[in-house]
Amino acid sequence: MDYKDLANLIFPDAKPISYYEEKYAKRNLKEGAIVTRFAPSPTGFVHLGSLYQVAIAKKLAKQTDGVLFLRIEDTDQKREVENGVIGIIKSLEDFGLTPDEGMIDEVNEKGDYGPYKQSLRKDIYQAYAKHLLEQGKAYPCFATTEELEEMREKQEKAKIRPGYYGVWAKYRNLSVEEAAEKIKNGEEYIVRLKSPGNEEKRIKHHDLIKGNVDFPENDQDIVIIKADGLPTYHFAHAVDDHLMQTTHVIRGDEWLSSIPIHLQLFQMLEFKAPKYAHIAPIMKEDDGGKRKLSKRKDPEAAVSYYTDEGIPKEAVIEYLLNIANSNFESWRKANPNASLDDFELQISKMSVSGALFDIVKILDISKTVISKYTAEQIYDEAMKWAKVYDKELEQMLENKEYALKVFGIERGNAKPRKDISKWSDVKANIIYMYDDKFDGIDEKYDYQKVQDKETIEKIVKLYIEKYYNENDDKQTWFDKIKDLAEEIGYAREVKEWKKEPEKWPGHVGDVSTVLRVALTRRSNTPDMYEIMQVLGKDSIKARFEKALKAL
RNA sequence: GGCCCCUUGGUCAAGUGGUUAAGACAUCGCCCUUUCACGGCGGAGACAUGGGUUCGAGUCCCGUAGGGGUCACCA
Repeated sequence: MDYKDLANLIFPDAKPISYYEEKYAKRNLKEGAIVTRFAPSPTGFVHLGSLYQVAIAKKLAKQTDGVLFLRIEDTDQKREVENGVIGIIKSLEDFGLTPDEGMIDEVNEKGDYGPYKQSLRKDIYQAYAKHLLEQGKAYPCFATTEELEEMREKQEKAKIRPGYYGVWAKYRNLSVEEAAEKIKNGEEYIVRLKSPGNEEKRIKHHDLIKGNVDFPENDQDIVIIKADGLPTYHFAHAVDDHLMQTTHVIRGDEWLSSIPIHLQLFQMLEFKAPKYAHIAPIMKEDDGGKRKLSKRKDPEAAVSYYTDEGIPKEAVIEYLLNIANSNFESWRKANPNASLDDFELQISKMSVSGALFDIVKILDISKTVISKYTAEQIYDEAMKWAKVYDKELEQMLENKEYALKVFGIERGNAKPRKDISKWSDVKANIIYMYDDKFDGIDEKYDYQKVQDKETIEKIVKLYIEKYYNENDDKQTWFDKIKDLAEEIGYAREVKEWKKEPEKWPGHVGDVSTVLRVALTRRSNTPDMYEIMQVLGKDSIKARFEKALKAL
């Protein structure tokens, strides 16, 4: 009896690997095209860090006319979540990062290198495991969980390196006959790699981001096929990325320390190893220290947070590119209106250590992004968001013609307003432009500098009775407020007042603030002339009367 | 604990042995402005630490401290 017989006993039905090697055609891509992947577990949850990876992967694939595919790593059936795949695909779509091939919903996929769901590739992994068994590069291990635990305790007590290696690899040197005997007796087993590594020797690795690193060789006999017949991550990674012809593995740097295992696996399978880029995680400040953004503790770790808040996807991606390549910033400055697709990402410029997540910065980017939108775009996006998250806002926006006027205030000019950083800001920003909402809210009027009722009353009354004319153009309107200021003994010009402030009780700015507050109950609004144009005569009069009554 | 990686203003960061150590966000001040926002100008603010190497160190080497990652039949 030899290795071949043992392999046949373990995986009697597995096909020879030549079947798979021939089944998948070589990808027809131009020189230098990057084939990469996003390979999540189907938990439905997409972490900001994952989005970061995908954004980078997608960009690199696109830049090189390569391919990004989505592979679902569902080899841990305990972690299975219902509709997890859909959740991931939906999130990617929300951010404009739909992969070129791979799963497209829970069961369907596109692309010629599938299945793209690992649980459906069981026979493939077993074929390659069999191939290793045939060569004596892998072996069945009969150690029970208890046995392994006991071993670990012993190792820890003796302060030696824990694990299944060297003399501790109890079943490594079992004869083929002994192993076959146990299998025939129905003993449970898993398949381990017979590691040729030596802890004393070093293995060199050049990482696209981390640079040159070296590690001790792997000498652990890692599990490649689990008791349920499915592969471990390591084994699946080697087999899949070989067959799917991945050229670049872009993943979180928590994987960096698995490099010795992965390189060894590729070598033993006689596969060409892909290039690796290990991305530093996005961190969060915590008690003065840093830690990874946490799914449990930080709402902003979930990409759904950004859709919920109404932060536009371009803003999120732009922020991530900002972290990824520091030259992005100067590129953006030079090309303020260019599409993100035009930015060339350089993986070698990525930071080696993790950046602290900065919500203030992302909102700043978002503000700028939104400021470039047209009123129509703002309307569409705000409406889309409102339909899901804010019924009241949706109802406010139903009158599209009016809403467009409101969003059009001070928009489209050279220095657009930057007052909306997310769709969830919209309501608070425009609510005073809606008469029914304005009447419904029982807030106080705060007239800022002018506080005595008589003056306020005088300003408002004079304005409605004498100065206001809905047909005035902006200059006339403006001059009339100056006239009003003069009439009540205030300075016409702020500059003059500043020169001799003791000469007047206040200036035209104070007067218009009174009007502004009477009109909107706010001291900070966009251009008052435009607001008045949108509100219209009736509303303006009603508002001034209401303000007078409230005095 | 072993192994691996990292450390420049509050934050993101440029930096490849000689720089007045960029820039952005945040912050403060001034200007513009009838408010706010925008914009413009300016201020404050950093090479973790101790040794080396060198004419010269943020940059190279060693140590220390701090931070992060990883050590599963999870990915």
